[in-house]
Amino acid sequence: MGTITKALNLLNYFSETAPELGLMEFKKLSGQDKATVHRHLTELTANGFLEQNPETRKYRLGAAILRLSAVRERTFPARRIVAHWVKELACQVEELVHASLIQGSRMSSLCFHDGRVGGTRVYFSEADMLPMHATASGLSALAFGPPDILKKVLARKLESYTEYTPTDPQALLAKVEEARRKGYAVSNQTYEREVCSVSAPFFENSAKASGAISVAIPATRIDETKINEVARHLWQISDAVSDQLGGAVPQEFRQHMARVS
Amino acid sequence: MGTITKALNLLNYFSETAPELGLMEFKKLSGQDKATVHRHLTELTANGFLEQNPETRKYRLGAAILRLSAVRERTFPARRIVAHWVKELACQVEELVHASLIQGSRMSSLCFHDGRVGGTRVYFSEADMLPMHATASGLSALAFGPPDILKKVLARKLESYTEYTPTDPQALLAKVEEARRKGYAVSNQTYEREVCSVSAPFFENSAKASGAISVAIPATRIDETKINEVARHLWQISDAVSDQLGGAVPQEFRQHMARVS
DNA sequence: CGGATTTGGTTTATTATTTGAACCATTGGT
DNA sequence: ACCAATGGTTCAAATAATAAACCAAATCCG
Repeated sequence: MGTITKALNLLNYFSETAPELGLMEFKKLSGQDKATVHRHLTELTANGFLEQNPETRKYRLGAAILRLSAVRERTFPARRIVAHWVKELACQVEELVHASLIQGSRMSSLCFHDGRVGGTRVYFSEADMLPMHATASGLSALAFGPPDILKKVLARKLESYTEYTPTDPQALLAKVEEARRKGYAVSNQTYEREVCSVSAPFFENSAKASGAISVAIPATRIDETKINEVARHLWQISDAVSDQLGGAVPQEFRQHMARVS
Repeated sequence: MGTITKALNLLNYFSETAPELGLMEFKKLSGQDKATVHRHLTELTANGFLEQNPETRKYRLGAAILRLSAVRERTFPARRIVAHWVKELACQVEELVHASLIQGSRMSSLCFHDGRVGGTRVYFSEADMLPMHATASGLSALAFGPPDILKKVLARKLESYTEYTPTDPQALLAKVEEARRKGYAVSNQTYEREVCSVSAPFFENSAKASGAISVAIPATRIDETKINEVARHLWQISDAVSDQLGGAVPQEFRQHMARVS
């Protein structure tokens, strides 16, 4: 692993629940030497990617990121495009819909919209990363994304979030296979209790998925009919999103869609 | 300069007018070896900070930045806070107002708002970086920010944007001194022709400015009275912003404000 | 209190990674 | 068919990253 990767990985430890981290926390999280981490932190700080709270001496994400994010959105408005379809779908199915991108061996949220007006709602944080093996988005990514990701995920220990989380590699593989066969992935309370998700991948430029769109539904509201309905919607959206991002749903995937319509 | 800095600097070459860059462009811009640049680019790509257009092989900013930006805004909403005041000021003075942060030896835009309803408007791009010596924001930063920045800026050649740009170190120093004395900075068509800006710094935690707020006005609409009026508004906003960002306007700066009110 | 622990930070020789000149492959132009 | 330009790769040489030991300050705790 190169120096740049090590340094950039430090940034990934930030999340909505961990907005400020100290030197020792980084050391523990990354497993690297204190001096190394410190050098990386100071260099990231010098470039505006981090800021240091002068009182606590903890580090938080810096302002340089804001500008880069603005440039990216202005010149390649993937988020805006996806957000439009996510919102449309959310209003159609009246549930929480979110889009995520494959990033390393986790899913990074791109946007979300809650189409639910009343009753039970699913919580969702745009700022946290999702594990592959425990979420529908992740299963879509594993099933239709670059194959080396599946290897990477299987190589590590599968963390358990609920009693339904597939922690056995065989069980995970079975789920991935099922997603490939059906053309959509389902996760039933594998990440958060009472939450069931249905997901389909989208394609940016290669024949391998670059992200996924998911519908998260309280487990009480879900059944086979609903899943099928949602899956059909997801395919439509997946097609539209892939197209607008300059990609296309690959032929092999299109067969799934054909079977239903 | 460390490897991390070199790599992160590559990201700074992106702007609204240069959203995709090729290997050779990076090489020219950074002055580094092609192999080095290439290694950095691939490592940044592997971490999601860049994406490569598979057709043109050019690089663009990646999606990892979006998540980080979301985390930062959710947990430390500086932009949102500043944006509120920028908007308020823009509506009060009915001109274009923008806030920028010191980043290295340039100013990085944080947000802007155009309070102008009709007539001539000033163009502003949130995604580009501003030079220190040719903008009012920059002068504020040089006058009230960390002193080493002034040294850095003076060490390099001062690029000329219009015939009014101070390209002579002495001329620049005089302008900085003037800003220190008055408590606000004025740039009269030094960056863009026909555009005159007035600016005041804000303070995040140290006694040194971390950014500045500027009002950009078409040169035809400006005179001494207007400048004074705008400056008074700027001081108020600067005070509010500094406070809400957890900082405070230092005592020495407060004297400027006292002289008028 | 006072000693022990934790944290942030620095220094150093050792080590390993980064570097850059030269090289190859592909594309586009003439 | 040639040349120029671009993206990308290789490998010895040089530089920069590393990790153990060390320091200072803050905090914990009996």
